[in-house]
Amino acid sequence: MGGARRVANDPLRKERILDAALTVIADRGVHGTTHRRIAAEAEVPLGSLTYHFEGLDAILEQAFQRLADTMGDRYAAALTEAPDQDAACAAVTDLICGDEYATPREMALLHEMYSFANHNRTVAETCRQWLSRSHARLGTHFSPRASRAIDALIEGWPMHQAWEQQPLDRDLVLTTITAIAQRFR
Amino acid sequence: MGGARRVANDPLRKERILDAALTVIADRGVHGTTHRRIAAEAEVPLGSLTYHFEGLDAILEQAFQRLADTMGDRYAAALTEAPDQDAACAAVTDLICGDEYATPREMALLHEMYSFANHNRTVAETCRQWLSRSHARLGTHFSPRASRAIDALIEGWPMHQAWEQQPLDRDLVLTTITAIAQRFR
Amino acid sequence: MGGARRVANDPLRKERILDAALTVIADRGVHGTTHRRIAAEAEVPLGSLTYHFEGLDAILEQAFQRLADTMGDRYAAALTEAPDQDAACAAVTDLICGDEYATPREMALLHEMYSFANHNRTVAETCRQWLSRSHARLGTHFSPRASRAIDALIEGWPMHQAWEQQPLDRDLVLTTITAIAQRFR
Amino acid sequence: MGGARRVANDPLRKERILDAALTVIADRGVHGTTHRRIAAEAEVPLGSLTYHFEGLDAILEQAFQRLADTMGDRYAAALTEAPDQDAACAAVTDLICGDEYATPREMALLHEMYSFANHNRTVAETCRQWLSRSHARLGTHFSPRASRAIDALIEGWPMHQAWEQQPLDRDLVLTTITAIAQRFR
DNA sequence: AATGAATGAGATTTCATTCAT
DNA sequence: GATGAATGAAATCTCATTCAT
Repeated sequence: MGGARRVANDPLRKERILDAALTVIADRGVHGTTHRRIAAEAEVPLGSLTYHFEGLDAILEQAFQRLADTMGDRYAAALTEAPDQDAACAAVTDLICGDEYATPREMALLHEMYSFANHNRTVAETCRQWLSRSHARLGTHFSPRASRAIDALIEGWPMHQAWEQQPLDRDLVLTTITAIAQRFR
Repeated sequence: MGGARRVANDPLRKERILDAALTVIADRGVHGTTHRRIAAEAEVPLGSLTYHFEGLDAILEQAFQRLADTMGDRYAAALTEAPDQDAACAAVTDLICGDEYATPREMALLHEMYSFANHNRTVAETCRQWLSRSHARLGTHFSPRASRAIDALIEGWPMHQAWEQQPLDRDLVLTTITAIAQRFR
Repeated sequence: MGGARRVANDPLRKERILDAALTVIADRGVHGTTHRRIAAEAEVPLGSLTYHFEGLDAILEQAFQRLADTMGDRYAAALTEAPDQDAACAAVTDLICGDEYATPREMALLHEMYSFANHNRTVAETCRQWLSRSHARLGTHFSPRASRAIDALIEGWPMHQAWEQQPLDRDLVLTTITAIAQRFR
Repeated sequence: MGGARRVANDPLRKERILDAALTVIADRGVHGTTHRRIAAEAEVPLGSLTYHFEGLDAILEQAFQRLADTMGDRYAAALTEAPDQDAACAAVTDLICGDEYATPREMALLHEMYSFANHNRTVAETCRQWLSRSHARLGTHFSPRASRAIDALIEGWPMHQAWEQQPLDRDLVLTTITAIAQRFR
């Protein structure tokens, strides 16, 4: 597979493995994720996985951490740029509706992360950190109570949408967010 | 006399296996669910699983269907009894906050079902049916747009809450639901 | 290996595996004993080992138990038949010198058992039982103190001999045993 | 001037590795002895082992050689000092009973050496040399036949004792040795 | 001279599934 | 109809050894 790339120092090797792991998880689910499939996807030899990581759990833990970091950064960037609350409402709406936040791949990965977190303390902590980071970011634009309600919508709407046949109605989302922001001003 | 020695034929055996499967899934996740563990949990012989079910996937599919049916019934019952919209708002609030809808065990099972559904058509269909059933039930009390927003909250709030340390603020939930119901009257 | 012997009930399978394990241990040492080699020697499929035994340690434990039982029986039989102390001295001499007690294969296995026992409680207990059984058997012919000294000789002489180039001097052994028996009459 | 940067060249590194190897063998057995565990015990980098030694077998061979040398020196010293046969009998008794000859750690190592020697020519030769060296040393105090019987006791008594719960009876040992010495004067 | 990242071979183990009874 | 002994495929993981640096 990929032929004899005996490189003494491949500093990106770990990252490459984690990205490959996320791809396999998205494609086959945690229950279908194996050392072999990750190694094939990353084009590294099988032994490389156990050299760099304690075990499969360690790979999953770090892969989900990487996912949370990446998505958290994007999320933070979107909200940080908003100058006022109206802009923040629009930004949240984009997060919920837009493909850049909630690609099908990432929605699938989130589902996998949430379900795996119920059986792994480290990933549970990753979830908790990610959610609290999101929450803190909302707090710069919305009241605490509004933030909590909006949190739930950011969580639930894309998830719910993943099973719908038709696209999400952007206007409906924006109106809902705005109504909540004003109700708990 | 023609054979058919139907010895204490344990007509509930299939149900017992499916319930055991849900317990194992809740405890270990789909990725940790095996024939052997289900058989041990159900206290039936190993061969019984492959006798009654095509394979492990079939068990998972029927177990999740059973979960969706059970939760859907409870959900429907809660909303059907509401005489007017105010009562419906209160009922939805109970669904979101109450332990009877969102026990930790069932939240974990929902996460497992959603993530598994991304890799199994039958379970994906089970999810879709369950969500559309919920949606239809909301439609008897709320406008179509309000229903869609409330759907998202029912989905997202308990999920979000599962990672919080503190209990959910019932008043906040009720106020949010009511605000949405009125905004999209 | 040995072609498709799908037998539903092979009651001697466990014994066959244990005998094969002893052969592999004698040939390659505990450190060279693997599932695969045992399976090949026993002509059973690899999965059969883990079906019948918890793990490699369990196989080793039961194999050494089997060794101790077998050798103990032979040992007991040799001493039981002796009518008086002179005959008992001769019997002990035979045990030490004779090939039937101390074949090279069994000496090697004893060494393996003793060294493995230092790292495994179950096998340590097997050693202890075997030695106390031997000791009890000597007690029917010799005084307690004589028994203890003879024990040491039974243990040490064949071991020492295993590294010698020349055969053991039967007369020397008999004279030594007799001298001890009389000294501690 | 001219290279040869012999930076703090750790001339004791090989010895440190061999001592670490013996510790690992005593703790885990030959079957549990690996490069990594030896390196960790010796607190040297992994590559150091394969730099200084041909392979794992070479490490084991030299470690056992070191054990035989160390124990042989102690053994020789004990017997050399004895002025007459009575003193020699006492010295042999000390060897058998005393902790300085037969610490549990060293008994375990001897068992490991004997069992490994059955599968490694170099270690077999080490065993043979050690035994003949011991034998020669006894020959300065005892007749050839007495030496051979005493050899067996030196071998067997501590081994047997390793599995007993109660301490060894020094008087019994001394009386036995003396009786043999006189019988084969 | 010395290191440790890297890897291939193989070890243990798990497990869905088959099938004789 | 029902069982569980049995097995092959594949999973995770260990490790001696190599080799670029």
